[in-house]
Amino acid sequence: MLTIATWNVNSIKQREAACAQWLRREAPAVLCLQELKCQAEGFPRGVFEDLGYNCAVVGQKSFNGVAILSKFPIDEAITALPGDASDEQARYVEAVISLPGGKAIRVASIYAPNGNPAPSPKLDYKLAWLARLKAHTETLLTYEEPLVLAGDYNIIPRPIDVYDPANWVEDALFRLESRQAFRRIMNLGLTDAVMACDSRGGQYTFWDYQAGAWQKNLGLRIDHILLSPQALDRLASAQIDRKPRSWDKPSDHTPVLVGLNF
DNA sequence: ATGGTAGCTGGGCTA
Repeated sequence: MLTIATWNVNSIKQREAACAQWLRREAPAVLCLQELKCQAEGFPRGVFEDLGYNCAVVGQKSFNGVAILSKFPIDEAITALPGDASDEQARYVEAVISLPGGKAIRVASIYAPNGNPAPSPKLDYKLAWLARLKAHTETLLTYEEPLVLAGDYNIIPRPIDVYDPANWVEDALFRLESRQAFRRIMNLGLTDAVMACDSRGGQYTFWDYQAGAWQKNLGLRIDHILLSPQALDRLASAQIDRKPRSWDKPSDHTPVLVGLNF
């Protein structure tokens, strides 16, 4: 079984110990990280290398930042989402990971823009970014290979993926334009792994730090693992691991995992 | 209507 996971850690420097603890416990083959909030030079690479992981890191001072950690060799890293050479935000890293037996899987760690306040230029940027992700995904799907697009999409796909949908209709995470942009990507032929294994609502990946959202279970499902048809063929399990959200000094997001038959 | 929290950074932005 090959486990691939994603976790928005909201500062890797703040979450270094929690991240290492979780890796020791779950031992995924691949972990996609988002919101590193540091430059690549500041990434605590040694901590993860000591645990047996190779690291592909795209950093940025203060904000954003994504990485892929892999127990298997990382090849062909792509460090920016194609389609706008002037975009300097560190929100995308993609790698081909070589598996034993001559197999391979392509993985991307994705941190889509938040888009609030909406409407605003920030929402425009979010929608343009998602359009670029759609265009790039179209290219990737032509390869007809196992592909995993994992990360914080900042999209609530369905009303049952948020505790109170009526209060979120104007929010950039749930606005119609945002959901449409996400659905256009899904409609290329991707499958949401968590939904494929359990389509009930009320399974959240994010709880705001404010107003006791965690204690009251007022959450959102905005972190997703999307699979190409060839990856879906190998899907064995998908879960949201709520435990790290209950730890001291947590990220506001918690990890999502899939098990693939490899 | 406001503020409630966290992180980075040294005031205000981002989420």
